[in-house]
Amino acid sequence: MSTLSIDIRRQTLVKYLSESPVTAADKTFYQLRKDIVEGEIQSGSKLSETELSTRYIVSRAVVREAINRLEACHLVERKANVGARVVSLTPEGLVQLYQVRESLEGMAARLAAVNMTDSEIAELKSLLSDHFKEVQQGQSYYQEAGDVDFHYRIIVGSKNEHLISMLVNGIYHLVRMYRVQLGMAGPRVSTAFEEHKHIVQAIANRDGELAEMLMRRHILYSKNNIEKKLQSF
Amino acid sequence: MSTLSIDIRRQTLVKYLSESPVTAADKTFYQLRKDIVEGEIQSGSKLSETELSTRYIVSRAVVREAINRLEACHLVERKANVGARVVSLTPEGLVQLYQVRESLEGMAARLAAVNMTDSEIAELKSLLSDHFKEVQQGQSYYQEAGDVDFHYRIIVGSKNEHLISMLVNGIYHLVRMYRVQLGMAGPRVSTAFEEHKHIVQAIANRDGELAEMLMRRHILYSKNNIEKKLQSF
DNA sequence: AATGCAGATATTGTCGACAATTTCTGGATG
DNA sequence: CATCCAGAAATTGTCGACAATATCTGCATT
Repeated sequence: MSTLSIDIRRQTLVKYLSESPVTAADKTFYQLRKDIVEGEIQSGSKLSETELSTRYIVSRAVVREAINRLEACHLVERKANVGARVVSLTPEGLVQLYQVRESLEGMAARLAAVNMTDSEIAELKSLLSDHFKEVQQGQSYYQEAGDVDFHYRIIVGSKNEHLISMLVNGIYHLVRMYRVQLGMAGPRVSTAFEEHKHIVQAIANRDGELAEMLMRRHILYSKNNIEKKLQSF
Repeated sequence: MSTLSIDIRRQTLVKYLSESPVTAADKTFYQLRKDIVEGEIQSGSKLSETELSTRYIVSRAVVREAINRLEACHLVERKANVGARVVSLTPEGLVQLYQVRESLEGMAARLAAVNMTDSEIAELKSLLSDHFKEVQQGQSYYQEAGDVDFHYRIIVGSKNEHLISMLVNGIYHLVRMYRVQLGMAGPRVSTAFEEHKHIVQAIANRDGELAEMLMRRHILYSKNNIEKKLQSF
């Protein structure tokens, strides 16, 4: 039953996540992105075109295209005639990332309060209660997925294509990279749940201003929490 | 003397605008972007790789890379096995663009209030007074440049790499495309100047919260103004 | 006349080879 | 021993050719 609801979520989001590689460059891009985000390829390491082309069994041209796309979502940095490196994770980088998140997702919440349909809001509510049950049962595995899903819903609910694109196929992969590689599955779940509830309430009341404020606070708290964990390294 | 100050501005910003093409793909990218933003290549039209490669006298691979980069900054849309089209300008697109600007530049102003050095703030102030003189003399040609320069300074002053990158080599070219193609050189200059003054004041007082609010208002007004002009078509 | 299918045409995707640039290596020089 | 320079090696940038896919054209069918 809870797996069912998860499947439904997947379905509605799939068009924006759009993991449907049609071309070889697509596949290589997705694979490379996965390997970078999950730490298979070490952060800060060099990406050799020839090496990757033998590794993934494609031509250098498709590797180049994949790397270009990775650069566009800030997962690698490239210098002309020198090559590409996976970005290195730093405390400052994390702070700056969360500042952008705060700004963009705050606006997303504001717009979602205006642009989400009633049924979308209803879905968001049920998602939240599902999530609540899971947390009560102590299913820590789905906690992060639930959190990400919540945020995705609101982002998509903003109906702003730029916002959606920047967050979903831009920033969020970097956020996940930090999460995965700093080894934090689902931070401060119980407290975050209350915050989610209040945000949904504001959206349901069509109060964009409040929704934005609450979302910004929520992300700010997240940042502070992660920063704390980061200092223990 | 006023041309001198403009040169100085150029110099300090050049590292972020970084118009220094080292590779053929760079040149092609910059050229194509220019042609698209300024309407040389019509919005909504198809970008044929073979045609462009003969036009700019480079190989198709170079053109492909350039187009990929254009896609990354939302100036063209691409479909697999079909091709790329220049984005078409719509009222909704403009609104969404300004919503993102409001969000990101608001945050930029907030951060600038904390992160700009005293000398950077002093430069900003002198920039503003130069701009004021030019406006008084009725030099409408530099009005838009002055406006753009003002916003760039604050964005760069935020010291947030993500923010800077997203705005400077992402959104701003689209903004300029709308401005150029809707034929509005420098809208509502005199009133905007007052707003600029208040923003600088807030930054000088290190009041990030106020700076953000004022910047958001400023951009909101801009949007409303442009929307009005857009309806007369 | 409208629709659907099949071949022809054009466009994009992929590849391997060559050119240009950077980086490494080793020896000469102070 | 450190530094600098030149040639070698390796890497990225660019190119033209071929493969795969989509689009167009014209004919047959209803």
